Amino acid sequence: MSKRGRVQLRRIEDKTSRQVRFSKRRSGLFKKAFELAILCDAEVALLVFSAAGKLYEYSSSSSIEETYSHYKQFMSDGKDAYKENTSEDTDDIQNNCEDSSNSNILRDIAHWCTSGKIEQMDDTELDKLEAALTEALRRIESRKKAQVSPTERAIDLNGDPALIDGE
Amino acid sequence: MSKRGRVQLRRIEDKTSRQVRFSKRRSGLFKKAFELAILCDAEVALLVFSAAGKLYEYSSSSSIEETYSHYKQFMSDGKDAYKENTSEDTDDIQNNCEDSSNSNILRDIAHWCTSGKIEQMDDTELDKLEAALTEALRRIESRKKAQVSPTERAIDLNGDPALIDGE
DNA sequence: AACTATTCATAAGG
DNA sequence: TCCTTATGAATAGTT
Repeated sequence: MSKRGRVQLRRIEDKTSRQVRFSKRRSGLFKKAFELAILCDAEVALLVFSAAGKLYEYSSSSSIEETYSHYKQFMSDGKDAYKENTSEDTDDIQNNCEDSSNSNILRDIAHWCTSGKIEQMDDTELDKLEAALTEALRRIESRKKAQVSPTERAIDLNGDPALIDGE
Repeated sequence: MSKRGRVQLRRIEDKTSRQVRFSKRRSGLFKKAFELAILCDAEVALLVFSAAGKLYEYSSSSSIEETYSHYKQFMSDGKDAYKENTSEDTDDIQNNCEDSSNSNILRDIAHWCTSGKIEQMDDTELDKLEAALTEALRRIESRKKAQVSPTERAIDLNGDPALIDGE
């Protein structure tokens, strides 16, 4: 009876263990994907290749191809692919990034940040990114603060990181 | 204090409940997908559209497109899903694009955030950007937290651990 | 493959 | 939306 449950997030070196865990976790993953599609009325497509190259797939719609087409179209429409942030999910469908050149970088940032790439970065890059994002948020907060009330506006255009309160 | 946990597998009718469960389960699903990719050295691609049409994605390789290509090729080779492919290591293309694309987006974010563009955005875009950046930071924090195992920390630190969590 | 001890995910509720 | 907690699920290690 030793340590059960807890696991290091690192490639399992022992081939047999890896295969066994792959089977178990793959089952769990596909089950969860199925449940999400049913319970929440979502469109889900899942592709998994084992380390040995075996393919497993699930699609809640008629096919993987269909969901992939949906994805491609979504991307080419220039819609954002980041998480819900405002009250209704529905709100965000409408606002496309229309105007300035800001829209492209905005979309790229949003898309990149939610595509699993953060999880693939090394520690050095991660630190740099964190610093960049923190700086950007500080600027945003400064700007917002500056326009909140006319009487308080001159306070701080330069510093005060402030907080990121949600609502 | 009613029954917790237990759930029936059918579409949740209440819209608010459905959204809340979607958020939670989506987080869990993406986390599991990520863990499977890391632990078992699998190639995973996951696409999810919410009922409202919002897109969420994860791919363990450099892109969804790459895994989809892999899938198409697999299919056109006449292999059925679930069929074994004896070669042990299927990953190949995946590592070259990654570093460069990470560097590029990092550079773009850093440059853009400090070039006065934030001051030119309208309020709507500003809100969206803030949400995206906050989400990205949250992911970074999740990843950092996940790297340190509270009870046993000797083994890993190999670059990739984390979760896909979001909210 | 089946069995538990553990950890994890998450439904409700605040 | 964010937190907390009770409970069901998932699963790592063993047999």
